[in-house]
Amino acid sequence: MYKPVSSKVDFVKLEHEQLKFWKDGSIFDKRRELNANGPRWSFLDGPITANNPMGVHHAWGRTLKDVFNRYHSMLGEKMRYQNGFDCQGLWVEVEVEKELGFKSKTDIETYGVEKFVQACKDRVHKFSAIQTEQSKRLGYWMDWDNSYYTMSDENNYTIWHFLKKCYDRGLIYKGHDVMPWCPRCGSAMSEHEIATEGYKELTHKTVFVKFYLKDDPTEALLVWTTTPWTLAANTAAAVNVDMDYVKVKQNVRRSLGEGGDEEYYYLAKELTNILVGDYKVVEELKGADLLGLKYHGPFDDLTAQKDVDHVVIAWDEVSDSDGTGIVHIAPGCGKEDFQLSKENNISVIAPIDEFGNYIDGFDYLVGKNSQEVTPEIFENLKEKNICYKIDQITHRYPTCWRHGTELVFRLVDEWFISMDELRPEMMAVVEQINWIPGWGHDREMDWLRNMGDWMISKKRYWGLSLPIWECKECGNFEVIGGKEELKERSVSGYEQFDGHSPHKPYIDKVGIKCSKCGAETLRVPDVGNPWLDAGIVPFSTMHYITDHEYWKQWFPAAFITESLPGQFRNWFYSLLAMSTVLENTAPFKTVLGHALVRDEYGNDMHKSAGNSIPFEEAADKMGADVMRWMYTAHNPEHNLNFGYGPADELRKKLLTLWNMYSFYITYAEIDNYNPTEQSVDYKDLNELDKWALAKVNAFVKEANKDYSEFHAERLMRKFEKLLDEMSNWYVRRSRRRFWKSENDSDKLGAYYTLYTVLRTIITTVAPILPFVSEDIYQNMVLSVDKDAPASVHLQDFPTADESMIDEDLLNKIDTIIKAVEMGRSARNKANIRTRQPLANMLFKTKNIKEKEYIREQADQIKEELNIKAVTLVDSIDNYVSYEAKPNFVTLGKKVGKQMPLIVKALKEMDGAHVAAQIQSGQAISVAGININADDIQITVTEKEGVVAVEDKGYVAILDVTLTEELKQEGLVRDLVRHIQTLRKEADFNVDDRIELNLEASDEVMAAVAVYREYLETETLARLLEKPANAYEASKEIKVGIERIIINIIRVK
RNA sequence: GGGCUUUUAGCUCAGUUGGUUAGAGCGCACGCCUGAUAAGCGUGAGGUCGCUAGUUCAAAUCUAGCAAGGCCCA
Repeated sequence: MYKPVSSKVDFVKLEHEQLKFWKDGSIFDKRRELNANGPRWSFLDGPITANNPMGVHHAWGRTLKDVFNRYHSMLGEKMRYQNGFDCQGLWVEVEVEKELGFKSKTDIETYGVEKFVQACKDRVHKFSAIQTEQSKRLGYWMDWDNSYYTMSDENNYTIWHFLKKCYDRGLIYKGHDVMPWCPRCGSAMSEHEIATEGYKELTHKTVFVKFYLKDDPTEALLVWTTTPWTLAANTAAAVNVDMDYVKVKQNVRRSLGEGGDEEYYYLAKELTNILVGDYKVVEELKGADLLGLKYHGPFDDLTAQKDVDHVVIAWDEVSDSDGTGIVHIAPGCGKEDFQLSKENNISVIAPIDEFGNYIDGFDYLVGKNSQEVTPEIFENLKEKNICYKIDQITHRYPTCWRHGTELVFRLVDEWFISMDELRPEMMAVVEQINWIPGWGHDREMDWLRNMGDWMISKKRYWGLSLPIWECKECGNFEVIGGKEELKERSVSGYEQFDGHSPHKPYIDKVGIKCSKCGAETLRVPDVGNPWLDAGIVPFSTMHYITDHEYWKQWFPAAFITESLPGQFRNWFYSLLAMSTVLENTAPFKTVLGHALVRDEYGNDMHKSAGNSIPFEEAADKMGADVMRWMYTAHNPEHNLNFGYGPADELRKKLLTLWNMYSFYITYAEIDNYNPTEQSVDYKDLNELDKWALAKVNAFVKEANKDYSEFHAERLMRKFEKLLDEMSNWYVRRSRRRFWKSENDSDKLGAYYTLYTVLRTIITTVAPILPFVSEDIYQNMVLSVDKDAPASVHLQDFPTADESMIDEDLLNKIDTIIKAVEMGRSARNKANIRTRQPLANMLFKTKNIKEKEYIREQADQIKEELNIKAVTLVDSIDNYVSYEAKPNFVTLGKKVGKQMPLIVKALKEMDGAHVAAQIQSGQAISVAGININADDIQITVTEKEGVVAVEDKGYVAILDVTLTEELKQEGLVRDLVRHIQTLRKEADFNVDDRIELNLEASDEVMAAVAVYREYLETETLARLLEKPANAYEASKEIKVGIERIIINIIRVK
C-alpha cells in the first residue's frame, strides 16, 4: 500500500525526484488550469540582471516571491507567473568588454557597435537561461517560457511612450552636469559606481596660488587646490561669510632677487600656519567683508577666460580645516562648483574633452592631458609670479573601478526629467502603498524630498535608445513616442533600421525633419538609464499600449518584493515616477523588502574572501527546502546570516517532520490503515487527538493570516513550535496506541488523527517546503486516496475548522504538559532517573478548573513521569512559603495610583493566610480596599531541602521514598531496557518473539518473579526456567550493585 | 549635517496594545529514553534589555538626549 519510508532520508535526492515529477506530470500547468477562472492576483516580478549566474542572495527574494505566489495559487487565484530579466546597461557592457579584452570605448568602436550590441544580447540570453535553470532548482514556479526581457521591443517602446508623455508635459530638458568621468572609459561614472569600490588613498601635488585683487595689485587672495589643471577654468573664489579671516603682510622674496617688496594676503585666521616665513596680521575681518572683491584669474591669458569676471562669492561649506579658507571655484570641473555657478550666476568653463585633454580655447594647453599637465601648470604659475607654494596631500580620491584611472570631473550635456513638478504627485502615490517594513515608506519619502532631476542619459552603447531627436540647426529637440510615430516622421534611413530592435547602431540611421526649422535631424547618441527599463514593467509586461484591456485587468500589481538597500532610489523610485506620469497612481499595492545575505558569521560574502556560497553548492549540500526554510524563517528587514551551520539546525527540524511521517507510514502499513475507508468521527476521538486537531487548526488559521499579510517569518515560528508539540507530545503520547495488537476504535482514532495532522501540515507549509511536502504527499496521501489531487500543490489551501479550536482543551493539555515538565524538573533535582518508579507526586494548580484537568488526565502524567499516583493538594504549607502579590494587569487598571499601597500592604500580610482565602475564592480587604480573588496572585517558593518545584503558581512535590516494591520494579525496568538493547544489537526484528534466560542473584530473581508478566510483555519474551542449549545473544550487565547475565534466542 | 535603522543570554534572534518571574534556537553543564528519531529527549546555568534623564501607580516597550554600528542623502 505505502512505499516504505526510511528514517534516513536524502533530501537533495528527494528534491530532484520531485522536480522530475512536476515536469513529467505538468503539475504547474495543471495548477494554472485549475485557477483559470479564479479571481486575479497580480504579482509583478522585479527583473533580475541577466549578467551572471544567480547567487544565494537572489535566492532569498525569489523564495519569497515563490512562497506568496504558491499560497495565492492554492487559494485558486489566477496569476501571470511572469519572470523578468534585466538586460540593458553598463553592467552587461562591462562583462562583455572583459570577455573581449577591451580597455576603452575606442576598442568598442573599432570592434563595431553592431557586433558589440549583439554580444551584449548574447550574454543576456546565456545567463537568463542559466538563471532559469537555477530558479527551477530552487523550486520557483514560473511560466519560464514567457519571461520578459527589458531589452524587448515592447519594453523599449513603452519607455518611449513614457518619455513622450514627459516631453508633452515639458519635463524633458537637456542640461549640463559635472560628472565624475573616466578618461579611459570616455564615460561618466555614476555615484554608485564610485561609492562601492572607487575610492583609493592617493598622493597629489597641491598648490597655493595668489589671486591678485583688481583694485590693489599688492593684495592677493591665497587659494589652495589639489587639482592644478582646474585652475585654467577658475571663475570664482568662495569664502564662508561667518568665518574669521585675516589680512597679513609679508615681504616677498622674488626669484629674480628684486626682494623687499611688501605684499598683503587674505586667508582664514585659523590657517595662517600655511604661510611661509614671517608675517604680520594687519587686519582681522569676516568672510562677508571679502564678498564681491574682483581679482585677476590665474589664467586670464587664455582665450577661454577672455570675458570672465572673477569674483569672490559666499559658500557656507567653506571651512578652515584645510587649505586657506578661500576656495578655488571652477564650475566646469566640480559638482558643487557647478551648483554654485548656477546660484551666483558666474561663468562656467569646461576645459577638457572626453579623454581628459584640454579643448580649443586653452591655447598653449590644447591637447595636453589634465592628468599629465601638473608640472607645466606649476611652471606657468611661477612664471606669472602667482605661485605661493607647492605642497602635497594624501587623500581618498575617486578612481575608475575598471581601469584604476583617477577620475576627473567634467561638464557634460545630459538629458534630464525635471522632477520638481512630479515630486508632490509621487509623494501622494507613496501614501497608497502598503510598505513592509513600515519604515520603507519613510525612506522612500525622504528620497523623494531630496531627489534631484533624473538624469536619464548615458554615453554608452548597450541600452535603451533615448527617443530624442535634436536639431543641430536650430537646437530644437523632439521626443518620439513609439515605433509607428518614428516611421511616420522619418525622412531617411528607416529602411536601414526596419526589422531591427530599437538599439544602436541601426536606430541611429533614422532621420526625421525638425518641426521647427525643417532640417533633417538625428537621434542623440546616448542610451538610457537602466532603471527606466525596470520601472516601465508594470506597463510594458502587461501590454499597456498593445492590449490595454489586458493591462486594466492586471494593473496595479498586488505585490512586489525586492531587496531593500538601493531600491528606494532605484526600482521603487523608477516604478513610482513612471506610474505617476502615466496614470498618477501606485503601480503596486504592497511591497515587501528584504535585506542582504551575509555569511553565517555576519560578514559580507565575497568571492575573494572565500566565504561566498554559490547557489548550486548550497542547493546540493543543504537542499532547496532547507534554503527556503532559512529564507522564510528570517525577519526580512534584517540581514540574513546564511551558511551550513544554520542550515544544519533547520535540517534537524525538517527531520522531525520526516520522522513523524516515517513513523506513521511504518505502522499504517503494518495495520493496512486507509484513512479514506476508516475515517473516524470527531466526537469519537480521544482528548489527545482533539488536542492535536485543535493545535493544527489554530495553526492553519494563523497561517492564512500570516501568508496573506506577507509575514512568512511569523508563520515559521509557529510551525517550529507545532512540530515540536506534535512530535514530542502527540506522537510520543500516542505511540502505544499504534503498536498495540487490537485494531480498536482508539487505534483508528490515532491513525486518523495523525494522518490528518500530517496532511494538514504539509499542505499548509507546501508553499515554503514544496519538495518534502510533495514527497510525503505522494506516498502518504496518494497511496490511499485515489480521489486526491495529483500533487500537494494542486490542493486548495486549508481553512481552519474553528469548532475544533477548543480553547478549554488547549488549556487542559497545556496544564498536563506543565505538570509533566515540573515533574521532570523535580526528578532532575532529586537526581532520580525516570526508570525508577516513585509512589507519589503532590501537585498544586493555579485554580480549581485546572485541578479538574489534572484529575482527569492523571494517567498521562503518571505514565510520563513513572509515578504511581498524582495527588492534588491545596495546602502545601510544609513545602513552600507564600507571597501574595497583586495581579498587576487586572488590578492596575482598576486602582491606578493606589497600587503601591496595595503592594506594600500585601507584603505585610500573612501569605499563607491570604492564599487560603484566595483559594476559596473570597474577596479580601487590603489597605481598606476590597479586592477580588482574581486580582491577587500567590507566588510560592519551595523551602530548603524539599524536592519541590515551583513555577508561575504551580507546585510539584515528589515523594522520593523508595519502598522495596518500587526498587524491585525499577530494577525490572532496567532489566527490560537492557534486554531491548540486546535485541537491537542482535538485529532481531521488533516483533520477533524470544526465549529469555537470566543468570542473577536471588534478589533479582525475586523482583523478576513479581513483575514477570510485565517483563515478558515488554520484551516479547518467554522466561525460561532453566537454561536452553544455545543462545543467539548474551550479555552481562550491571544494575546498581547487581550483576546479571542475559541470554536470548528467537523463537522460530 | 539630515533621514531611516540597529543595540535584549557566549552567538543568532523573538518580545503584539506599557503590567512587576523578559523568551526561543544554537553553544555550554548535567541527565534521560532505548519499539519514530543519538541526525533523539529532558533539566539547568546564563540577561543591571547600549547609556542618561523624563512621563507613569508601573517602562525592554512611550518621550527626549547621548554613545556605538549599518544603509541612504547632502
